[in-house]
Amino acid sequence: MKLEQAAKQLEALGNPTRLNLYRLLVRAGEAGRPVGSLQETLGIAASTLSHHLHRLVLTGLVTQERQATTLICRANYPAMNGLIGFLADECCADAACVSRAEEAAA
Amino acid sequence: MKLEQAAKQLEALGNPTRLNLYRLLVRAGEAGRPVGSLQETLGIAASTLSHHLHRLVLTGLVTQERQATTLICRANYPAMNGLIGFLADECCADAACVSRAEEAAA
DNA sequence: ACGCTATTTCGATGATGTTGGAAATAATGT
DNA sequence: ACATTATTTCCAACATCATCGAAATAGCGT
Repeated sequence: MKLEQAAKQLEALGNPTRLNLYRLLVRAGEAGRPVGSLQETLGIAASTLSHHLHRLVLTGLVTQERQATTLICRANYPAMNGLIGFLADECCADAACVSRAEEAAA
Repeated sequence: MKLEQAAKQLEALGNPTRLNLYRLLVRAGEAGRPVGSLQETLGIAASTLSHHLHRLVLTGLVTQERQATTLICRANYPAMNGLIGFLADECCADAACVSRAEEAAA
């Protein structure tokens, strides 16, 4: 059931703290960022951050990789592309939604 | 704060019932669909549907227009395009996300 | 004004989410 | 083995959400 998966990812991004967190990871690019660095930037409790990261990982939007004692977090771009694709497909299935294609071509 | 607005819209779509509901409206196109018709299709209580519709309207993803005693609901395509744009911009700001452009061009 | 249909509001209940402190665990270096 | 740093798990408090039935409201036709 693709819709269930999409809903889970949307819900994961539908929290300001997590959306902000995810944005940090997206901007960090392939290098990613360690958990501690994210915590300093966001200024939230470590346990809270861990909780949010876990949710993003569960939905497949974020991946993690250990480097010694630190955990590097990265945005999972294919997952995001899949989600955008789902939204775009739903939107453009029957209706005239040309603006997205125009933006992409520009 | 654009991020707050995006998070609210994502949260609104992040519920399976609402995502399904929104998909129905998207597929209905400009004609839209009356609340009662949506209720029959979804098979949920009228009060529950009203609650979910209200949330979608509040975030700007859905618009409503009265026609006699029935309420016509329509997907707000510009809002969806804005949300997709937000996600795409965040995603492609610093990273190599060429697949979306490729898909759009195909 | 009255009745009819469509939809919303109210109230209540159970489920889930958010947050952070304290304690536990993981992984390294000495 | 031990200390140290990084991160997670556990616990608890509080807030928000999802769902539905019952009652209330909106708008039309007569």
